[in-house]
Amino acid sequence: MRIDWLDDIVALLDTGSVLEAARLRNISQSAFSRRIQGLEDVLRVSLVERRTKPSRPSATLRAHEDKLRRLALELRQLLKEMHHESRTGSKLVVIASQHAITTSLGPEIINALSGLGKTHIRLRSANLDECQGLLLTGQADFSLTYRLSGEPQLAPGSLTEELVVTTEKLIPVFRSADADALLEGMDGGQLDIVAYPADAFLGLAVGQHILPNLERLCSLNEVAETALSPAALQLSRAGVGVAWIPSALGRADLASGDLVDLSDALGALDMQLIATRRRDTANPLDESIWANLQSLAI
Amino acid sequence: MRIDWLDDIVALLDTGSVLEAARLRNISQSAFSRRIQGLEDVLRVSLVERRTKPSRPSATLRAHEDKLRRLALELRQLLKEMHHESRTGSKLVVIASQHAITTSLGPEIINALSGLGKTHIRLRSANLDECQGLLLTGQADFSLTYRLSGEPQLAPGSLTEELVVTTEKLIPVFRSADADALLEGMDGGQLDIVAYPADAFLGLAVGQHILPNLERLCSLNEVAETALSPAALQLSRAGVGVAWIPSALGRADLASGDLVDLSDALGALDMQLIATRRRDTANPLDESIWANLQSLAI
DNA sequence: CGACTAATATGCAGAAATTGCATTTTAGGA
DNA sequence: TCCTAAAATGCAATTTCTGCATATTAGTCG
Repeated sequence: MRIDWLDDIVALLDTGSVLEAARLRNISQSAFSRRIQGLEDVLRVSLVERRTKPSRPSATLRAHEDKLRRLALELRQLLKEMHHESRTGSKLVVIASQHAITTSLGPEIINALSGLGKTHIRLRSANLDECQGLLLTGQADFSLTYRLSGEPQLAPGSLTEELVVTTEKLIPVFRSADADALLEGMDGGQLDIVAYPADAFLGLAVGQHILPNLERLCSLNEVAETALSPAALQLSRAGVGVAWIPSALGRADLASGDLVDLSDALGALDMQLIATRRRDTANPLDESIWANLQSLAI
Repeated sequence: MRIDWLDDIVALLDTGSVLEAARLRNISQSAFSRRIQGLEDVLRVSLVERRTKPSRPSATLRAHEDKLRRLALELRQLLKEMHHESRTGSKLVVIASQHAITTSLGPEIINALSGLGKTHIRLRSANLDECQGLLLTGQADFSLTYRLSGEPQLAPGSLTEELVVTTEKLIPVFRSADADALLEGMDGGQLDIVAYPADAFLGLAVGQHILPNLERLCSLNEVAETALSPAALQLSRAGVGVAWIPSALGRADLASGDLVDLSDALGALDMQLIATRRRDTANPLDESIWANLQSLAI
């Protein structure tokens, strides 16, 4: 059963020559040559340009190189997943999770979902657009993303379906010991802050809705910048500056008294934790996970 | 060369029985039975549940049904495209275009891009999230979408790359003959408007940034609602109410004098026409089209 | 231009696979 | 328990695939 013909084509693309590709595929040059001819015959597509001597992939092949590679990859992944599932009987559920969530509410959600039949949950951390990509390309079954409450939003559209799992706050925190000094010093002059890059989700949120208000009161000093909210947390614990972090992420340090919540003085934001899935998935396990997420919802 | 094993699996899923699937695939029951066994052997995945008598697709297969179907479909489409391209020598370029754009600037852009080597441009009209989906799944090579100028935006991220092709206005228009009466009547009391659904892109734009201001001046009367901007155009031409439409869409009627632009009285919005492509496409034709879009940019 | 080299194609025979037919085995129902 | 319909299997014919040896062909270097 010749099932991996896509790999033959990918080998051709990788090496750019029939001989090299044959070596890569562990087959004799003659056999590989005929495989390609056979493929060209069946697909009725010219695959190699034979007018030159290390013969090159045809223009058609090059033009569709990325799609072919992507399909080959997806196929390999899918088969691997099915194989594993068929062998162990436990289904892999992939949840694409926005970086900030992975470290804040991610663990809780995994806990809440585990123990749902024979499943193995894998959290895949990515940024917002990658989460969307993973979901739409079927590489993830669900995605978890933050959204600012009250932010107008397009309807999820025909492809996907959404669910507000919970609401959370993005709160300013600082090491308890120096918090008073910080707030006092702020009146007249400066406030040290830990910033997020403007193109990351948290950076956009803070930069748009928090900092403009503060800038009217004092001058802001970006002592540090990081895209990682756990890093921001550590920096604020170390007294470097105020960091805005998801409340779930700071819970432990707030409870222990290492950090204080400065929402009243500096302003917080309401966020929603949104779960998304594709509309066209109609299998029982996904349904039960979705139902479970729904029941988590407040 | 057995290239269509995915179709065997899909047939199995479609019919739910080996015998039926064999009929569908035009092959004897015994041969098909062995094909499936061979597949199970090679993939090391159980495909059919044999404990029952019309034997059913296995749980594993059902769990991945949607992915398998999607891959089979994409593969078929890709091969069809490659075949066509290999035969005619002309490459198909698919541009996913937000509905509102398809009818406004779409034609111009197609014109501008045609005649770029041996290409055939296909505009695929969809709503915003579908455009994203088409782009990310490789079903479209580019997407064209509107964005409000000044609207803060996340960076396009690692998967995609953006380009502002041009800027446009979303302008309120009404049939010229009755425009004065409309504006006069508005002062004290009501304004008839053609609305877009709140979950469509134009509906969100108008509803968020235009209508709130107007509502302070007079009461708004949603005489009609449509998601299609050309329909809104026709309704406003017919004197039903004011419609906000992309300026390119109204150009002809504004030039002929059938419609007037009421931006001064009612407010307009600046929009950007954004072209997006995947980052990982590295073929010459796509590059030349991208360069062409860039040169269109203002 | 001609010899030389490296890449690809092809003739051939053996090996492996696929297929349909006939038959057997098996699950579900009366 | 018998019967029926679905799936599996033995078998022989056929097709496809493979490696080896060899022929072609494009590119290169004198």
